[in-house]
Amino acid sequence: MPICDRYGRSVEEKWQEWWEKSGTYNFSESDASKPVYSIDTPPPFTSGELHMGHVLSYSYFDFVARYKRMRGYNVYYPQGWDCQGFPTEVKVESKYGRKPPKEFRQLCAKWTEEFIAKMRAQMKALGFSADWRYEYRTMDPSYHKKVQLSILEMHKKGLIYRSEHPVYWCTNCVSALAKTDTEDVSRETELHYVSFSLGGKPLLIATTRPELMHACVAVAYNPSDERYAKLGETKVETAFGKQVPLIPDSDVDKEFGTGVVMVCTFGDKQDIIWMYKHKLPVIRAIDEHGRLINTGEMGLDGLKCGEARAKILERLKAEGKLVKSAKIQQVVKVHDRCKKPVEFLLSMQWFAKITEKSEEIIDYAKKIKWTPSFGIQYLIDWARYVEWDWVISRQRVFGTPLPFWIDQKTGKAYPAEESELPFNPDLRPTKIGPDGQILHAESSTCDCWVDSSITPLVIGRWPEDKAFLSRVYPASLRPQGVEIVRTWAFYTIYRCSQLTSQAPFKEILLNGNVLAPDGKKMSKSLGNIISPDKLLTDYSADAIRQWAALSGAMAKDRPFSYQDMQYSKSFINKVVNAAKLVEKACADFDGSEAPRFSLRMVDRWILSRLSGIVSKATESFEGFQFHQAIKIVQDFFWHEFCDFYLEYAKHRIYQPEIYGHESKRAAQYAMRRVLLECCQLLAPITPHLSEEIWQSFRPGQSIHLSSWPESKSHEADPEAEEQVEFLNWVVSQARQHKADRKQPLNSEISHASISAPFPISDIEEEIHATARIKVINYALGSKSVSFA
RNA sequence: GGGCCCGUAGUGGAAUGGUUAACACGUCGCUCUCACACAGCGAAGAUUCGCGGUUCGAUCCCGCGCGGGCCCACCA
Repeated sequence: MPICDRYGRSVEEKWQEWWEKSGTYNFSESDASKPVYSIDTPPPFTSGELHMGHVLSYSYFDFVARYKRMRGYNVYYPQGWDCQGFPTEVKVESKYGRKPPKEFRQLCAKWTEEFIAKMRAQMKALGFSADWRYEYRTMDPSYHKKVQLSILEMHKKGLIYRSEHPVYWCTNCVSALAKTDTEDVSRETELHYVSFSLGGKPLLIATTRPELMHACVAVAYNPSDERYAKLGETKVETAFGKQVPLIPDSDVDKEFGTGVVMVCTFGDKQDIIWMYKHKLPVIRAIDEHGRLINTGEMGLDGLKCGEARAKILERLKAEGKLVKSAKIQQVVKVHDRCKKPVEFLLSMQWFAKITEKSEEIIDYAKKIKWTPSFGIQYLIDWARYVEWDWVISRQRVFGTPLPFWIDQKTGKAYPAEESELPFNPDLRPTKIGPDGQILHAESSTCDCWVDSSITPLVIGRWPEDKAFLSRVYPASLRPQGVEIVRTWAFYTIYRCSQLTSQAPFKEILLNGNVLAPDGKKMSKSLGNIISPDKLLTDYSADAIRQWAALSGAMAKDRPFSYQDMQYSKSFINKVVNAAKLVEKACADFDGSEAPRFSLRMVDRWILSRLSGIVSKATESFEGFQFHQAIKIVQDFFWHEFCDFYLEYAKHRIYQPEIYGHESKRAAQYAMRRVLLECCQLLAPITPHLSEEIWQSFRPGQSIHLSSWPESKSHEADPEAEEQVEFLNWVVSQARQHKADRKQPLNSEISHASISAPFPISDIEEEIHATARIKVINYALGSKSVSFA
């Protein structure tokens, strides 16, 4: 099969079909002879399209998978899909409107399947070598079952509990949120100075949320604040005449406002901290829709916060208790999906204990090898900062049902039986409890991180297939984005270690984000999004993959670079053309012969260089330094093999009758070997290109199942490197000489005086034939050359 | 406020305690030489952010400063 004339998508598609048909990337469950390398790949959220971040990240671990396969590992590389999530609900609702839960879930699932199909096609088009027989989807009943089982296990261990607790709450979406569902927005607001009363004298407090005053349960000051430290009073009367304790607390900022703060339940996080610290009573200030409740005599129940605030300010003003109002900049948390401010609400939710496990989680994280090593710091910082347990329940529809039965009369929860899994309230909304009472299926669903934090176990067929599990778990590698260390990595380490007493993976490889070419984040609003599909058409998958490899240091954001793409495309073109030369040159050569010919100095040189390149590239792959690996091979291939070696070989190939048939064989042997071994070194990164060339020499055998090249130390040849470096220099000088005189490169130089610190008899032929120098005057001495 | 990362030719970016600091894109010449003009050959372009320190020697190690970026926390 001759090498393609022009490399492009049709070549790539040809090989993608061939690989699929041949089962090239199949994991073997029965083969015990090879060590297993298992990859806990990230299941992308099923948004319908891969973005460049996916492309970068998925390329990275595809490089690893392919490299390990060639290193003789039995690579287990499943690919899953993270299906359930708020964005899907939003999209489906906007398309179909509100529907009953059961029907809505079905619509979400159908929608998601379409998206998966699109994304899977993109992954295949990019040449990712997943074994699709092991595909999983978090929305499948079988996946639900494992999630629910893991929840029940953790419940048995006392790690999961149901409790009334303040949670981040979106009054717009009417659901509990995790902290990671929120983001910060800076805005301008008014700070109001309100007069409270302390033993008959006014005490000024400052607040941005006077509408919560009815939930004020204390007033706090900093004990080191001289203005208030010696007050001696313990009770304060609020502007509405309620007696509350006056408490000292060092968290109070002396500089802000008046240095005195009213503590409410629950204006913000600090209020909750104080509430717990000082064991303050709880007054529910607002309901789940963001309307005031429990305002008592104030009569403001049912009003939205904004309306209530206006009314209260009016009232305070009338009573002369509003001293002043000032504009300030404020950072508020908003729900990342709907951008509405987040409230704290006391709510019955399910929790997983993490605060008391944080050090244990860190210990497990330390058993994992992090690349880059500083990545673990993100997890440690996060784990040590965790203040509350993880709210694992969401008031959502398209999600994994929490496997519990609730007695609505007593509020008691009963875990589902294992035989009831997958637990599905659609199929069985109620049952009779142990005491004959009616139990209702819990209607909350799991936070999607609950689903994704057991991927290493799910792909390991936990818990039923212990033999399989022990082969692939802990996973050899967890690749993921650096921005989800505190979620995906953190929760996975936590959950899996609690369930198995083992860290879930041996190594973790972190990647950064792809920025737009201008260095900004890619976003729809900026219109700077780059679509992988477009790049695929314009440049090819292997060019995109080279861009990913070139994108450099790990866990660092990188602007997208069209220059790298262009260079990658040119490199592919170069390789194809060089391969065509070698293919033609080796038409009469059986490559399997041993190198029994007498190699010329230039052959020894290129093989010596090759052995160095193989060892450097191998080292780079071992350390996940793909930019280094690709660069080393590219530079060698282009600037040593193509620019010099192939030029040195041409006269021997084309004119064996002059230069000798043995010499031709030696050149054929060397060029073929360098070409094929370079293709192998490139195979993890440019799998299609490498396969195209490899199979033109070895039809029917995939390069991806070939053994990684060995660095042959006996071929290291300092003498050849020294002499040929000199030769290269002489040739460059000759080229420069011709360029200066505007002569074509194939013009002849009649005479050259050359001196070298060694005899040049072994490279003289190349000086004649490649530099086209007719007569050489040689003298032993320091390096020099002149032409006449 | 805390943690982390970074500052190298016009641009993007490697590498290194020690001779002229890669490579690519871009620029400027020359060449369509039988693999390749998606090319070849050549040229120009860098006080490796600043200041100190360690060292025989620093772009690299340390400190400070200046300037970017990411994550986290955050004041009622």
